Amino acid sequence: MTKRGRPASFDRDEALQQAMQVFWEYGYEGASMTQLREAMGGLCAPSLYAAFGSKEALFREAVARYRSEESPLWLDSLQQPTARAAIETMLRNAAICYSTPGKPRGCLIDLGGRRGTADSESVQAYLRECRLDSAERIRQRLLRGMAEGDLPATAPVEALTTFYATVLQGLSVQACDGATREAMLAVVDCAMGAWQGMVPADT
Amino acid sequence: MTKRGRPASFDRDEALQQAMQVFWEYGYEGASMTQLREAMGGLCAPSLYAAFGSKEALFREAVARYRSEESPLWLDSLQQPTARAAIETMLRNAAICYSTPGKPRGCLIDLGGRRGTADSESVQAYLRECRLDSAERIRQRLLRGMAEGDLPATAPVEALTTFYATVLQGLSVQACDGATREAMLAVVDCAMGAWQGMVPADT
DNA sequence: AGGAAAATATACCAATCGTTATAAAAATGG
DNA sequence: CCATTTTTATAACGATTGGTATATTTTCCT
Repeated sequence: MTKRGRPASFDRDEALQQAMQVFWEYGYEGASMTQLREAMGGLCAPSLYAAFGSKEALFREAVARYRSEESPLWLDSLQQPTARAAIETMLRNAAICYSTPGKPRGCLIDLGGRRGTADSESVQAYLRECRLDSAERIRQRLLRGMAEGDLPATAPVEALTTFYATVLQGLSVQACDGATREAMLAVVDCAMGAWQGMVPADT
Repeated sequence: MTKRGRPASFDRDEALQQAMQVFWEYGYEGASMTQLREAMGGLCAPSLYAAFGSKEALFREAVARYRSEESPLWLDSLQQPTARAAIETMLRNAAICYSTPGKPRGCLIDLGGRRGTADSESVQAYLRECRLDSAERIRQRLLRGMAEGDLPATAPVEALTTFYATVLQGLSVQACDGATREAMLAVVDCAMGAWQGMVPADT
């Protein structure tokens, strides 16, 4: 009952990893199937389509992998004991991840595609959903802080959510434009300075 | 000594205006020449190339027009009497402009292209320069405030510059993702809350 | 009217896009 | 050893990309 037929010449998981890297660096429309195939171990087109279905399906899998492997590097920081520490650690780790040598600068989801041809609308919508999901995780963390008492009940949760999501996305642009890690960490300090302004009762 | 030859069937300035609109909505790579030509009054391909040279040249002109007609709507806010008022007014007007009905949401320069094919590298570099120029204008305004005394000499100018540039770019993403004007204005309030944290001596 | 000039229209270019049809190659089962 | 199964290789698909060559208008100047 072993597997029949000619054995595959590539490892699906590793190929997906490489595809993620290419999408991360060039975006959805910017990455061509030829370029992807070369990075995925030089597999031929039919093999790629048999394994992943289409460019969009491949991209969605690549994004899923990104979310499960890369984005936790900063999003998991939300599990810090207090809401304030959670947000600050998240931003700090994002600044660090966005400027890691050997990896594309910035976030795949933030930079992978925003404007594009009309036929890539579904991809843009998918990426937007991912971004909204990150914001939602921020929001949930703030609410948790409120429930646990480390965030005053009067804190403007919605505004803080959108604000820190804005900073997070802005950091991707900054990283993409070449901002140094130190400059981005300074941005995080500024952003956390806003905490006192918006949450005055928080000592 | 009047002009010889067949008169042009389109107004160059108006055609450029329409091209800017298309680039603004779809980005550099997302906008096709066919789509551009249709929006520019249906002029034929040779006329377009005779008038603008190439897609990249057209894009650069469109961005130039954007910078001279649209971006002043918020960047001119930097002429407010104090540095703080300047930054706040800029962000506020950006939030408003980015959510103006009938216009594409967000900033052409921020969203027009960031990742892409290798052959559009020069365009990406151009847009990055534009973004860095906006940051530089913020920086200059902070320095002016310092010279005029409304910003303490101890204020971290570089950090503030990058921070507010980050927020400005993040707002473009938020606008593109459908954030309401009110939500973005709340983000501006948060961002200005950081001012006290970073510039404590500023009353 | 006739010629020069400038913009138009039509058709086409090679290249690349994502995708697939066809067929050869490499494995196992009988 | 043949048949079945699965993957590979090669080639091509139609569509679209940015960009042009050719030729036809439409105008002004003489």
